[in-house]
Amino acid sequence: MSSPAQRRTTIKDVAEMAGVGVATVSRVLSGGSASAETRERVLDAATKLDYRPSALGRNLRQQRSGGIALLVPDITDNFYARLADGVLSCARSYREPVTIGVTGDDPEQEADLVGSLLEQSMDRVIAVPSGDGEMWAPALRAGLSVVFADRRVWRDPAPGQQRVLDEVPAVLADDRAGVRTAVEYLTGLGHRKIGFLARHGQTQRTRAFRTAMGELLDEELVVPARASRDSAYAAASGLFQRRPDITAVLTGDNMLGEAAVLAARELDVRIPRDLSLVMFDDVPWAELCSPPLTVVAQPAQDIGYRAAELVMRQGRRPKTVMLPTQLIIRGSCGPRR
Amino acid sequence: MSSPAQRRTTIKDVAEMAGVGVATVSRVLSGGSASAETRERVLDAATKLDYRPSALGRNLRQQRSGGIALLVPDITDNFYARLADGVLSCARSYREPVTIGVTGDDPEQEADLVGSLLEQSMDRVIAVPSGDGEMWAPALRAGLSVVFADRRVWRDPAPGQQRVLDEVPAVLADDRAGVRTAVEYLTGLGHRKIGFLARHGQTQRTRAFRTAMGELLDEELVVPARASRDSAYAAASGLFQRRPDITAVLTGDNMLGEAAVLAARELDVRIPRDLSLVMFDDVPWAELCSPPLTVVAQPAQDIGYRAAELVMRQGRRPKTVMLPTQLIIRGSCGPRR
DNA sequence: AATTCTGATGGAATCGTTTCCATGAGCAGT
DNA sequence: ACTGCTCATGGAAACGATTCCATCAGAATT
Repeated sequence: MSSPAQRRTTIKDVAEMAGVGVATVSRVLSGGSASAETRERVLDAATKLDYRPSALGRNLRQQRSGGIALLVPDITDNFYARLADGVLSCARSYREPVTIGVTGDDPEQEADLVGSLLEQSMDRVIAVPSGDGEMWAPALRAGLSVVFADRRVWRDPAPGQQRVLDEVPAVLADDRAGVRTAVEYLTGLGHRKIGFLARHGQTQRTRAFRTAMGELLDEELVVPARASRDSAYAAASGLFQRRPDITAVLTGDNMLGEAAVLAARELDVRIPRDLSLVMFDDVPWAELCSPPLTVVAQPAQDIGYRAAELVMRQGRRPKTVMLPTQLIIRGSCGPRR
Repeated sequence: MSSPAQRRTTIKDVAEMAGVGVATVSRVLSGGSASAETRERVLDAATKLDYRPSALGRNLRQQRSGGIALLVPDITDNFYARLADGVLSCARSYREPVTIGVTGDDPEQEADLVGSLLEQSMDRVIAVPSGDGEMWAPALRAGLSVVFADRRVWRDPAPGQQRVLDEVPAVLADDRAGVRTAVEYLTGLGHRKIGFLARHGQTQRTRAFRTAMGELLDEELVVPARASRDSAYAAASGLFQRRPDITAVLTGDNMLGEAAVLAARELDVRIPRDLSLVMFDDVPWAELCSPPLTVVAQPAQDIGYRAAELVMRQGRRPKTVMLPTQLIIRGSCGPRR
């Protein structure tokens, strides 16, 4: 039924054909020293046999499987998909495979995934963290090198752990500046009652919003949502009904933006006439909406790419990389009526 | 600098602690036969030492690394992201890691990726194939079990290879029915001059369109595009300018749908007044468009899930699985003016 | 000429698991 | 009591690479 399952050609075959020892073959192939003549004979035999070193053997010996693991909350979210694409594209240039896991923004699932990563002896992880310090500290101690992307862990009860987590490099979009720019743009248009829809875990953005609003802040206009479409819609719809006096809203991500557009349409709130909308993250459909959505664009692909670069350069661990956001003005904001 | 790098606990440690041989530990842990008393002692030691078998050792021994590889053209495309999500969710229940590669719809990159898969001794692949039979036959001969998703390979010059490729299971959306339903819907509204925007590689859908149109078919209204945003836009814009007499258009995927919406807006073609639009694939933003887009929905997540199920059940290889599509009528189609 | 040094080379150990095989104990059937 | 049978069990081989270490030849130094 199945194929005759031809035996793989191993390093031994190459050694035999070239008339040298396996050690020499290994050295030649991994750039060690060898005489020109030997090198040629080995290379010749290798190509002739179409030899490809088995990653399995290498991995076992080196006690670590190559490759990069990537943990994202939701791969169907365009932002994380672009982030993943960035990781993939950098990893490709290193010829490293990428294993992807989705956490659903759930610390428990995340812990579970990290566990199976360790089982696989993966030692390079890029994560959009959902869990807190308590969850990541053991992983670090287990020897894997982690880079955070898009978020970093914030809550951290035990004092000893803070240090180890500060050592974790992170690649972030400049949330603070992004939020500030958006808020300033809206206040510049005359808006005073500005809502903020944020997902749990978007601590940085929420904090930045509070700061940027200053004395205009109305705590009742800051509504949290869980990481699901339903929860996002409920948050948006609830806010619009509870406080029909708001004239502008900023959403912490594109799912909440989608929810806001839908809820506004449902409640017959016109954008931008009745409500100005700024959404975090410039997804392709932002331009297709009518009106096209004004957004705070994040370099999602770059975030992924840079994170992958960082996780590959194990040696020197640079500080956090902060990438700029950009306010892209389209048609979803108008002056306060 | 880095952690003290504590040695991993191995099966040997467990054997020692339980006072048995390593073979016995292995048997107990993988469900072999053992006396009740021994089993308990081993299990006890294993939990006490927090032992997790190293996937590396196992993989080398079994000559295959576990896990599933997934090859998609573009992970930022919502359709493939949902497909990937389905694979991920099935794989999780088997506790199998998933390695993702993007092919960019380029046979060369695809071949490259398959090569590195073999290097990793991956033997389970789910692929949205870009290359033809010549490219996949060697991979099959090398012993990996492949499941195609969304597409299957069609062109196949050598007669001997046809058979082996027919043996590859595939999980597909019912393109033919989907296209037929859409075309019937449009003709039912009175449309006669219907355009079709398709990407290269969407052979099945193109063929189905030709069949469904019957004698209404105008070959000039069938325009191919390459797999890029620019090419998609050029195709849509070109069609609309060249043939202002068309009253309806069907797009072969969501990127072309996006391009059609944009091009129509740019050329001041109103939807649905001047042009009715049906798009393949129900992406979330289809509902956000105005008017909301009428679409042929595909069960992307299911396709991925089923493909993963198939690739896990190595034994019996079922025939092709065909999943239904569904026409979701929203607001982008109107009667012919 | 004797010595030291350098660089190439191959044998063998090693990584952690699974699995083959031999051993021995216990038990039932004759 | 002897044979045959079924189990549980542990030792050891195997997987395929890397790398330590010893060896050896030839060149350079004394």
